[in-house]
Amino acid sequence: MSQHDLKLNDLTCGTCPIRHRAVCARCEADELEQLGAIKYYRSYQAGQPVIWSGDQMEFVASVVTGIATLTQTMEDGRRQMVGLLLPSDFMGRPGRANAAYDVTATTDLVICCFRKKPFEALMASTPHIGQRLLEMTLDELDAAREWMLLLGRKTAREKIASLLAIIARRNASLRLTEDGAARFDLPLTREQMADYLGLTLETVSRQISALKREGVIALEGKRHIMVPDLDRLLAETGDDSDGGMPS
Amino acid sequence: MSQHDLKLNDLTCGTCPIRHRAVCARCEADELEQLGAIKYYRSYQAGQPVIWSGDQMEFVASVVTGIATLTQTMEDGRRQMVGLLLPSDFMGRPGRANAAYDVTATTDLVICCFRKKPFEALMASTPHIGQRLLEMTLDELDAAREWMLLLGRKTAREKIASLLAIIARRNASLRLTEDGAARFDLPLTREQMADYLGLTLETVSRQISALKREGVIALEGKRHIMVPDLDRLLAETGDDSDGGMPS
DNA sequence: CGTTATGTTGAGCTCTCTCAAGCTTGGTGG
DNA sequence: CCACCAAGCTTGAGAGAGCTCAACATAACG
Repeated sequence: MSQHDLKLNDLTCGTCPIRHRAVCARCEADELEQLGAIKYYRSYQAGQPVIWSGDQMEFVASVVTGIATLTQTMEDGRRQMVGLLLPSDFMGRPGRANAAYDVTATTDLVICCFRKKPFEALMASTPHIGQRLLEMTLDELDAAREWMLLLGRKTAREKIASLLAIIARRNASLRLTEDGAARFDLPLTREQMADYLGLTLETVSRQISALKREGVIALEGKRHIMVPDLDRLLAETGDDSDGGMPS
Repeated sequence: MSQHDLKLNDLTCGTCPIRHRAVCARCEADELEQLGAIKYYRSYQAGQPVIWSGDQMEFVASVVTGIATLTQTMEDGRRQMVGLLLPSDFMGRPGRANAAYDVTATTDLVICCFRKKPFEALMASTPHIGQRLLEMTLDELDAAREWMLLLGRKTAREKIASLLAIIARRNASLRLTEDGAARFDLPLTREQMADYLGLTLETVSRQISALKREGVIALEGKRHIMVPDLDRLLAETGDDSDGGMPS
């Protein structure tokens, strides 16, 4: 624990791994200093809750390392993941007192918190923060809409392939070997994948087995995926083959 | 047509029905004047396309009157609605050259367009616009996430009930009669409802018939809905009975 | 009137869910 | 060191919700 705290205390904006992608990306040195005055780090172990829906939130935060999930739960227990927070993603909403979703650390997690009131004040006085937050929120909205297409119209197999493709695409530990193969770790359990995709965990398991049986992917252990041919995986997602033309 | 243009030309910010809810809500008189210099109105008839995904967009816009839909289409024709634009909602994204979704007018539609380049410049110089846009985008993100729960986890019956409840809640022409009954027009065809809910149009039709048969709703024509007991409808949505506590 | 767009209803099928059993892996305590 | 246990995962069998295909109904419109 003391060792852990030590690591937290080593963090500074100067060495921060998300310095240029997070909500503070556009900030100048003086603005960063103002942010620094209201920030503090927190860490959570894999599996721990960060906040429950309805709880009062006294902070907003950026994910520094690790992965967290946003989930909604219905009265009878049905659950749907509505967000996946990766390093540099923002959690919480300025101007809102209570959390709207359950937030859970799915891996060990470090977040950079800003006390909400002073953060809101800073947003009003330094446009760079609000500008960046708008940009990030628009990106999230686009991601949510792509996800809606997945939830509403894709088959179980397409859903699995899409999720694997998303993780492969934005996983930092992804390594492309010489021949176009990719390897990565799944950061989610089968149940979490099911909550993400609007499926049951059994269907997730069966579809993964099917993709494995057909050679689209290979498993090394339960959580490590090897994709021999990324194009073949992408062909299973149901998405356009040409990923949209550059603007 | 000339009569139509006449009506468009009558529009001014001073009499604009969405003046206090749209992206210009927070603007002062001088800011409004700057916006006014780069704005122009357009109108579309029900059913007409406003823009196709991938098209270059030379403007962003606010919906003034009428309803438009945002939809995504897969190669094989499967479609999913990802947004429903009501008066005051914003379309387009500053900083993006091409449209990401198909936009279609589902009723007669009037939008207030801002030329994109000057709008982006204005956003940089007048914080009020960006602030309001951030607020609206965060609201849309919340709506998208609630919609994800619907798409991923609700039954066909719950989906229909939820859609009716949403329309009932925010339809301006909603009238509550003395005894708690509500009446409103459906702005969508059965097929559009299906695209919204991730269902087929046949399933939509069947579920509406079922709700009618059981007295949860009554139809007056195909498009006019009467809800004798709103609470009964809400109970069918699967959502929390208490609509969340005020913060 | 025919024509077209929209909506309803039926019959059968399929994909995904539910329920259930069993497997693997890692950790814990005797 | 082994036995046990729990969490995560896989697989099977049967059921059911929603889809597909098809026929028909209704209404608006030329």
